[in-house]
Amino acid sequence: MSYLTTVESDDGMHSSIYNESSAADSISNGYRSRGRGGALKKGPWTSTEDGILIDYVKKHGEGNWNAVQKHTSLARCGKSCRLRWANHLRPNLKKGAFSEDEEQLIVELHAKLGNKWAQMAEHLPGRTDNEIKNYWNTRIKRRQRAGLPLYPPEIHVEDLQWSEEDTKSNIIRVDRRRRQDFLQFGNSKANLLFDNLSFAASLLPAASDISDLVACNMLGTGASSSWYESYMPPILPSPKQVWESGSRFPMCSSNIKHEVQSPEYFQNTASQKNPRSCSISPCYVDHPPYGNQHSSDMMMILDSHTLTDGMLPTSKPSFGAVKLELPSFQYSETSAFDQWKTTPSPPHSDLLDSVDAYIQSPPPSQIEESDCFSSCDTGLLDMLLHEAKIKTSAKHSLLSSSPEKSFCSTTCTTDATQNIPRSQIKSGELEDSQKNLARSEISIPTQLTAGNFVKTEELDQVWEPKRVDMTRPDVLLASSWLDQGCYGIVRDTSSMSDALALLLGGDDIGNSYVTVGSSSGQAPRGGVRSCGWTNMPPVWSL
DNA sequence: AACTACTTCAACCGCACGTAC
DNA sequence: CGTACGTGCGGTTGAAGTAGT
Repeated sequence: MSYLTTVESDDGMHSSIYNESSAADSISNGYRSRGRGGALKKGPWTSTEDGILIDYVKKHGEGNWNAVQKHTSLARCGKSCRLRWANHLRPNLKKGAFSEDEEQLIVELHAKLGNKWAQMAEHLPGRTDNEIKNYWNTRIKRRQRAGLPLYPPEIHVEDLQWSEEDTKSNIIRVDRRRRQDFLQFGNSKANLLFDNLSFAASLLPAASDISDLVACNMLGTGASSSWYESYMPPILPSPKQVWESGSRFPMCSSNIKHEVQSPEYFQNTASQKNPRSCSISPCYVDHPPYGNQHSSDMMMILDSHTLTDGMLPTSKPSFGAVKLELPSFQYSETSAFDQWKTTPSPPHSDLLDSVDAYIQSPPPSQIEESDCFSSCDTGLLDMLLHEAKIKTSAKHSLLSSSPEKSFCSTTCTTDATQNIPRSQIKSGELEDSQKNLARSEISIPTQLTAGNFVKTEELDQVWEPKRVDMTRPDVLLASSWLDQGCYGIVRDTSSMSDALALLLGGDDIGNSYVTVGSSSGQAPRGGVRSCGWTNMPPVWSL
């Protein structure tokens, strides 16, 4: 058992020392005993320690930080030495407040890179990632308090374009970067939809549960990224396949090599961290104020509504907390939305134009109140559906130009839509939205069309057979997925196969990717045949 | 002057990758 | 091939500093 001893240093500062007897436990604290019997000191560095470290680096150079403890009297772990050197002792460090230029650059870099502090630091000579990170975090809080947009109006989307160099340098490192992946993909123009919706959500005073809107929205966002694409029901290729394919993900402007989150991981996360959550369309959405939570948590938020069928969940994260986590360009702030609405939109892209056009368009009129649905601000569902439409259109156009199949966001997007608390949906909106979608020849899952809420919860609670036509292939598909769900158990593979066969329309499937609802009701193509149940990767085939 | 609330930032922590053995 | 180690990164924490009352 480790314990700390507080000592007063030669600087009069108080530091903590890990008692030697805690060496075994020190590993769990990120410290390893180096066998010299020395206790590892923690806390602020003293000038004496600084001197020792500087001296060591002069003699031996940077690196091999764990050797510092061996070769000097410094009782600091290698990590601590490296950090101290990098952040405070190395030459050419620029101290003091950030200049205006630096601040501007940080804002732009963050808009571009997200929370990639180290990468940002490369663009700011003399500044450390820690410094930038601290600056940014305080800036967020400050601007939040002031009700200001995170990104000034002058930061336009065109500023966020990836240069070729950026693109090359931003090959996503995988798995451990999944959180950052999300941030990275936040640069995708399509993901700007997220912002709009978040902004919209922040504007809706009667939206009783704004976090759900964001949650739904985040689902949609996730769906538009390869992040979402990285995890889909079993008809998808194995993570390895995707990774090794090195495929370009059409919704990303950069050439991103993205490893898929392992299903095992998702399964474990979903079942362990949040046993009650499971989803047909899992997406990873993190919100650090609650720790390293993943999709399951977001699903929990969504599920809470479905489960309670209009009743407010007992607990949910605040919207503010969620938006704090949001990366580049993904903060919901009223004033920002106002600006977005009022600022003439530069010709970023068709997608953005359509988004802007939508946002600037008047809300749907003649919304009738239903007994079943309580009041809600107008246009919300339409916005979500419109998002689905836009995404689907964008995806479709991209798919049509890409020889590679991609997992489409539609399922996830509509999932998000489906998960709007019923209390916040007006029947008129739903109908109008469906009509709009129908007019647009957008393929929407029949779950939505039928007003069904096909998603998972605790398996014994969430399913609502009274509203689900179990004979429909999509429902069968969903139910099969539910059956295996996060628990990795296929109860009835035949029903799944049948559902797939129906949904796929008997298309020959040579590609291992699936296009879900890609366009115009075309049957999705996927790896059903090429990737059968028996040769699935572990969880996917369970 | 004393207290409280808030802000800042150095350092810690956990995780993941690459590499050596 | 598996394990241990070294390293880097991003998120979080908590002590010190500052502002407000």
